[in-house]
Order: sequence, then C-alpha cells, then structure tokens
Amino acid sequence: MEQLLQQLSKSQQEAVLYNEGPSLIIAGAGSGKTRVLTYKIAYLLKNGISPYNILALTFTNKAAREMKSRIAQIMGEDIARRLWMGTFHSLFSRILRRNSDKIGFRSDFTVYDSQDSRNLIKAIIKECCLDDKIYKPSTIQSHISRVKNALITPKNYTLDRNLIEMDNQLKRGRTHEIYTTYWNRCKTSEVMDFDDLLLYTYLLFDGHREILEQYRNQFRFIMVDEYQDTNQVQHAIVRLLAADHRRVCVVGDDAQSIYSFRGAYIGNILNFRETYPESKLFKLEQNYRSTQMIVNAANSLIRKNKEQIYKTVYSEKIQGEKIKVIRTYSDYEEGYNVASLITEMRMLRQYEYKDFVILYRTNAQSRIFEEALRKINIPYKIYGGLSFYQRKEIKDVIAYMRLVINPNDEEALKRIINYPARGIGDTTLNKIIAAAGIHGVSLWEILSNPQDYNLNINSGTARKLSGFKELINSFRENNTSMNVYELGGSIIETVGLLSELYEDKTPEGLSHIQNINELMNSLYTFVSSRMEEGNTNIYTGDFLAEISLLTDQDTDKENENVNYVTMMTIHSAKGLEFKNVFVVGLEENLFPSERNRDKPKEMEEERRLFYVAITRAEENVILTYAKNRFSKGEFITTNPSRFINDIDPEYLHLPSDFSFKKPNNKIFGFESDPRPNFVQPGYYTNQRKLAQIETDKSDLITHHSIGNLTVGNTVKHERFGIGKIIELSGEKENAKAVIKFEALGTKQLLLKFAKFEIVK
DNA sequence: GGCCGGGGCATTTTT
DNA sequence: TGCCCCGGCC
Repeated sequence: MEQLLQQLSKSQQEAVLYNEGPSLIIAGAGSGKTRVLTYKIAYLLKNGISPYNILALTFTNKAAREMKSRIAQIMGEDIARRLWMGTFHSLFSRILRRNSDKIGFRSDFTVYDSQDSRNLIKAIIKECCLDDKIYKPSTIQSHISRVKNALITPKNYTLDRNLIEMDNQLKRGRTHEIYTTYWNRCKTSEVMDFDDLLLYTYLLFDGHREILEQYRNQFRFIMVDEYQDTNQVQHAIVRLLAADHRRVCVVGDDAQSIYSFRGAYIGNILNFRETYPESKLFKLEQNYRSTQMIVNAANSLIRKNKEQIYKTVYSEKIQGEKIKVIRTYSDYEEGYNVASLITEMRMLRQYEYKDFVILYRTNAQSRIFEEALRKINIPYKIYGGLSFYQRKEIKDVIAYMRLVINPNDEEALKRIINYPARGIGDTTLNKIIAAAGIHGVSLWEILSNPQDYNLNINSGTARKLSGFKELINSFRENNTSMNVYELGGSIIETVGLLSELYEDKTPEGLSHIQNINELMNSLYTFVSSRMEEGNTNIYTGDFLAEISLLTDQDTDKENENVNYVTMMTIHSAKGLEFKNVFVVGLEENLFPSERNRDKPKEMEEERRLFYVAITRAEENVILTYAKNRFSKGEFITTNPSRFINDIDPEYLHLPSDFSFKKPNNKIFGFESDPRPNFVQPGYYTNQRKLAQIETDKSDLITHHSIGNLTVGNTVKHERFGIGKIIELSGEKENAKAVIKFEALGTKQLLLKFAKFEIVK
C-alpha cells in the first residue's frame, strides 16, 4: 500500500486516505481523477473491506471497465469482479431485477432505448388523436424524462397544480394523460426506459424500508464518479443509501458539467456541502496533462462564469505555445486550412495522425472537414452517429430476442410482427392495440388469445397471428436449451433475416449483412468468454440485460495500429486527451449555440463546453472560425465567438500572424474500409457449435499439472495476452487454471474453453 | 408493401 | 442545403 500511495501527489493522497465521512473531491481537468478513485478503492480493499461492500457508480461502461481493470491489476481479478462497480443504470437494473416483485414487475423486464420510448410516445399521441405539431413526440419525451428525473410519477403529476397549469399555458393540457398512458403501457409491457431504471430504484428504496436497510448495510462505502453529471434521482438514491453511515465520496468537476440538457443538475455538486454539512472538501488542482499556457488560458476562460467552485488549476509541465486563432473566409476554407495545418505539423514536428482531434459543436460541421481531409489523403475517423445497437438490422434481431425473453414487450412486437412481411398489416395491429388498451393487457396477450377478446378479424388473419405466435413460442422453448449465440443464429435462420438482406445488392445492403455478421461475432465472444471464465450467464436474458445499456463507445474496438485523425463533438470528447486539439467553428450562433443566446445559465454551460474542449489538449490548441458559412441553406456572414474574447489575450496568437500553406499532394496511406465478408446461410447454426456448459463446482482439488500444463508455465491467451499459471484445479470437464496476466491481473479459466497456448 | 416525392426541419446525447 | 418522415400511389 505504501508503494501505491507513493505514486500519488500530496493532495491526491489526502483524498484517498479520508474515508470516515462524506467527501467531495473537486478534480480539475487532467488532475488524475480516475487514479485517485482507483487507488481509494484499492486502499479500502487492502484494509480488509470486502469488495461486496463497495458501491462505485460511474456514467459510462467504459469508465467502469477501465477502473475495474486497474483495480484488477492491483488486487486481482477475482476481487475486482466482486466490486459493485458499474453505471447507475446497470447496477440499479440488477437491484431492480432482484426485487422486481416489490414494484410489480417481472424480473426479466426488457429495456426501451430512447428510440423505443419515442416511438411509443408518438403512437400514444396518435391514438389520442392529438396534433403532433403541438404535442411533438421528442418534446413530450424529454418532458417526461425531466419529470421522471424530478421523481414525479404520473399520479403526482396529475396532482401538481403548477405542472398542469404550465401545460395549459403551453396549450398542451393533455400532457399528463400521455404521461399516464405511457407509464401504464410500459408497465403492462414489462418494460422500463432508462429513466425508469433510476426512478423505480428510488421508489423501491423509498417504499420498502427493509430493502433499503439491506442495501444500506451492504454498501458501506459509496463512490460516485462525474458527480457534476448526476440528476435529481441519482442524487436522491445516493442520499438514501448513505443516510446512515454517510461514507459517500463524490468526485467531479463543476467546470465540466455539460449535460444539463439531459437532466444533469449542477446544483448537486455545487450544493454538496449543504446536503452533507460535515463533509470534507478536497481539491485536485495540479493538471498533469496540458502545458501551462493551455491551463492558464482555460483558467482565464472559466473565470468568466459565476456558478462555480473556485479552484486554481496549475501545471508544472513546460510553458508551451500560445493558442492559435485562425480566421478564414469561408467554412470551406476552414476545412482546407485545418487539413493543411495537420499535414504541416505532422511533417515539420513529427506528429502522427492520431495526435490530432477536430472538435466541433454540432455534428453537421463534420462534413466539410471530412471532405477536406479526404482530399489530401489524411486518414480520419468520425465518432458519433448511430451506434451499433441502434442500427435497424441489429435492432430487428434484438427485437426477436426481446420477445423471446419478454413477449409483452410492445415496441419489440410492433417492430417485427410484420418483418419480414407475413401479412399482418396496420389494420390488424391497430385492432390489437385498441383491444389491449380496453382490457389493460399486453399486445401479446391479445394476439395469443384473439377469441377471448372478441377481436374482429377474419380467419386468414387469425391464422397468420397464430403462426406468428407459434414462431415466437418455438424460440421461447429453444431458449431454455440454447445459449444466446445459438438462439441468435436460429432466429436469423428461421426467420430469414439474412436472406431478406441478400436481396439488397447496394453498398448499404452489404453493410447490413456485415453488421449482422458482427452481431453474431459479438454473441460468440459473449458466450465463449463467459464459458471460459466459468460464468454460466450465457443466455439471452443476460445478453439483453447487458447490451440494452451499452452504447457506441463500448462496442468500439480500440485498434492501436490504426493511425488516424479523430473528429467528434466536444460533448463526446469529454474524458479524452490529444496532443493537438482543433476547436472549429468558433462563431456566434454556432458556438455558443444560437438557442442559448439570451439564457445566462445555458451560456455558462456553453462556456464550460469550451473549457472542456481546450483542456483536452496536451500540447497545442488551435481555434478556428469562418467569416462566412453555409447554414440551413444560406450563406451567412458570421461574427467570431465571444469565447475567444473570454480568454486572456496574453495566451492567444491572433490570426494575422498566421500563414497558410498549400498542402503538398503527397499521399499518406489512407485506409479504406474493409469489404464485408459474406456469410453463407447455415453458417451460424451448423458450425462453431458451443459445448454445453457444466455447472458442477464440487471438485476443488488442486494439481501440480494437468495434461501438458504445469503450474509456472507461461501462456499466451488470445485476448488477455501473456500470463503465468499459478494454480491448476478440478478434473476433466471442470479443470481450471488460475492465470496471472501481465496486463489484467489474475483470471480463472475453464481449460475446456480456454484459448491460450503455452509459451514456455 | 414498397417506393417516390414533397414538406418541414435543423444542438449537444454518458444510459 | 440536406435529411427524415409521412402520405399517397402503384
């Protein structure tokens, strides 16, 4: 432990060592926040606290995974695995599944992503014959989300005079009805949306003292990462859990709060010391990432905000260069200049492509940079857009799986009841929906027993419905014996999803096939890696529970070999770092956004967004703006962003001093997309069959050697890399090896499935 | 059930 | 300007 602590600065150490009561760690950009959180947890573990008693909440799976693997390196895989560490949503959904009966759900409820919930809201608006210009689905959706974040159930909503009055003034008097219907429909569908996962957890704890007590006893230490991004429900749940022992440590940076539009409430962090008056405050003010110039410039910028916890971030790195500001005539030239500057910096100063990032306020800006980079053969990668699991063809497969697990899932059912086409059209569907509404049951219930509900359909339709029911039921039966990889293959085969796609010979069609292929690969990895670790959760429900809460960033395979310029919105750059950062489009009405022009609070958030952008940089920041730009179909003249003026000019290098060079036309290996591989029908179901897993755990006898393996052997694993065998145990089918991997700590693997070779 | 065309619209998106 | 959604038509 001493050794661990020595790797930390004085102020980091203090934050790690205090665990007696509530604490707030204000962690400036680049101040080693994750390191502190990781070491704090390791410190507790080294002092004999059971991992089971630690609750560590993050916002992204990626953050949780990174922290977990660092703890695994220090403490070993088996300890790290037992930590309650993960996103709010994933840990709470675990708690909800265990206690679902208390809130009137089945434990295998499915989860709506925001697209599903918007579709349902849209459907409800239509069914109520409301005008979707006045009741805009996306507006109603975010309204409902906000309301849920504020702990308001439909019942409370209807009783809330202010809310009702406000809706009336907005001429949206029936909003509460939509909310109530939406709520009930989700419930009969055995479905939760993202907000429900939080709100129901709150309701579970609030309404069931014995359960709250149980988790209070379990979670004796609570840590929350990125506290500035928590919303009201999250804050309230943490407060409930920590009310007795009060050992809650939150980490965050109010200066990086940029998600209020999604319900994040910066007040949670600003007022933490009022909520927990006895709390200790720690500040991590040394920035280990950026040059002094960048840190100073960022400080001078954020000082313009009123709402903040004051801190003095400093850097002891080299002074560095001033921030360059480039003005161009048009948006087109802006792209061209950034591209040529990248080329120039790469040639003259030995940077690689991956040392550059282009950050913008809106996704629409990416296009022009894409073109400019492509023109001079600079490899790039754009982040953003549809995530893997949002793609149509993937959602289709997943929808079948969702129905297998939960046939009451309304949106999943609507999605595939007639895909591929099986003659069940809108008319029939609407009858089913209407009947379900009248009887207060799920669509599946109506569809399975149309005669019981006097559904007015002809015999042909009845036959089609029962055919669909049989199809799903056959998968449901298979599901008890098949793992998710096998089930996925069987769905794709039986339903003919792939053959459907083979018809389409366009490039998009090919990429759809490629995506399904990719999905099957991820199912395969999911199943095989879990089998290897002796984890029996390989069935569809387990997979769905996991992927419903995954996003793009999680599926992204970090390929170290690829070297490209990154392009993304500033929002998605949070938490990342790059040597050189271009922040583009620094114009009034673009950044800051036009919509926040006269709103002081939002303007402060925009400024924080700019702060986040600048503090991503290790060495250079380049700001650009165009005097003229195409926007919404017209060429407009712009003014430079007020944010440029917010930075103290002593840290800036202004336009006239800057020269543009024509790019030379040398080709720098642009990497084209790999072409999709074709998969023959039958591939998934006939090949790569996975053995059934044995769950026998009786034999724990250890051995010096099994087969050709001996304790002390060095092995090379397909995914985990180099490691050393430290223990062998079990017989035949259940033979296991405990291997200490250089990068990931110890893991226990079932030899039957383990994919490694002996190195020596 | 699928395709085409017109109209409306257009931040940011950790789960 | 470009995309997405819906509605109408085949």
